[in-house]
Amino acid sequence: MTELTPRERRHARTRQEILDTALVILNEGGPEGLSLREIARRVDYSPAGLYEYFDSKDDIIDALCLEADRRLLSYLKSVPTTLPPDEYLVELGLAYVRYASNNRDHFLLRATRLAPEMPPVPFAELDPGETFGLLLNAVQAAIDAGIIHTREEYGLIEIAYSMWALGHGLATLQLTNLSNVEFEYESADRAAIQTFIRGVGS
Amino acid sequence: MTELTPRERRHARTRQEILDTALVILNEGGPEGLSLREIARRVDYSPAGLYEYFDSKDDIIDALCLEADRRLLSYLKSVPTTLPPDEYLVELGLAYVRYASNNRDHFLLRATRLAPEMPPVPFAELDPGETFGLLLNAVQAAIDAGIIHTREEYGLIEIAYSMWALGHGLATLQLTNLSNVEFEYESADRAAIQTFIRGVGS
DNA sequence: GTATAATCCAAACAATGTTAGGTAAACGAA
DNA sequence: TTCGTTTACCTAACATTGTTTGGATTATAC
Repeated sequence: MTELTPRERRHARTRQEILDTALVILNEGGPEGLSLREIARRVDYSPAGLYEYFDSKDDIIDALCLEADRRLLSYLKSVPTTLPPDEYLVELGLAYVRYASNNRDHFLLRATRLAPEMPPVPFAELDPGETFGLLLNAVQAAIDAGIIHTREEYGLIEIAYSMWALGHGLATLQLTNLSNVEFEYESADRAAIQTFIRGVGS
Repeated sequence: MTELTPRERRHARTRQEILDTALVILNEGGPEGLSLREIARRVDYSPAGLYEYFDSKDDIIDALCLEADRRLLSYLKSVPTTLPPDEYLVELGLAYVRYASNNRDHFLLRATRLAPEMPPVPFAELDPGETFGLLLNAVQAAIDAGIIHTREEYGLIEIAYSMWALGHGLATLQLTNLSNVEFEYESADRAAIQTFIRGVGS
């Protein structure tokens, strides 16, 4: 299938090494410390040499954001699908927050990144992607189980969007505005999501 | 009371002019375009001259964030307090999102700013500030009216925190991940907040 | 074996935030 | 008014940034 020449394999490996190094720097010193030249220093390249593997610093950050999406997805996939639909939804939200909390700068890098400029696409026609697709399926399962009721003007997509926003808001608030505030976040987050599900169930 | 010498008054006026200019640049070209030198150019100062009014670029951004908080508060204060407590809460959330939507870059600048490093403070001992205080009062009013019920481990603060997160998540998602996605945001946002209130009311 | 393409670097460029050092004006007190 | 001090402001420089240019070296393909 995908025939890779040795050269292409080396290229891919170096690319990954650059990315790994960038992530290490990000986790060590936050986004301020993440400079092209620091990455180059650590991987023993000249700054210009990196341009063989990435078009720009922004290109590197884009790749870091893709990696963030993958890792978030792995968190979401780690919640057992054997749970009842409502509990599953709650644990999904908590996993979202847990990922954010365990990967502060990586998550914020992704969360504050603007989507690339494109012609607008209707939500319904959008490829949900694995992550949002997971959420859509979870909500659909809860609907099928009779735990969640849709209304006119508030269907599957709207509910999933709401829950995404809730989890996203909980995660980002903790990491930004409330970063110095002591609070029982996990129990409050759990109660918040449960409350929303209760609301959409009646 | 606050005796201001003419000099101090001039100083304050220039400071404000710098800030206004910075905000114009931010609204025109986003955060990328917001450079000290561009600000200086527009207010006819040398770059170094600005340091008479601000300690650093970060200091300017901090001031912009304070201004963002003030403007957000004015949006929140513009929703009529004569509304029934549940509707008032819904409109509060929608006003939050509306502010974010009408002031994209200014809002995101504030939203992505990390709180300054400090020793952690318990949520309960925190000065709520005007904005969060407004929300606290609104939730308390709904509790008093019997529209919202507290539970053990899920009281006033936890509920307000949840609603803040929901509104914040709705706002930030629209401006970042979903910026190219067509969607009936306002009706979905309204339904989302209503749903949460329904959940916390039973 | 030779032409072509992939790697990689030194050096320079433009732009950034910030500091040093100095000038001139405005101010406060005698 | 006069004199010392603070304020206001600038030029010039510095250290870093991301990026481009042009060329050298190495690996690959024919």
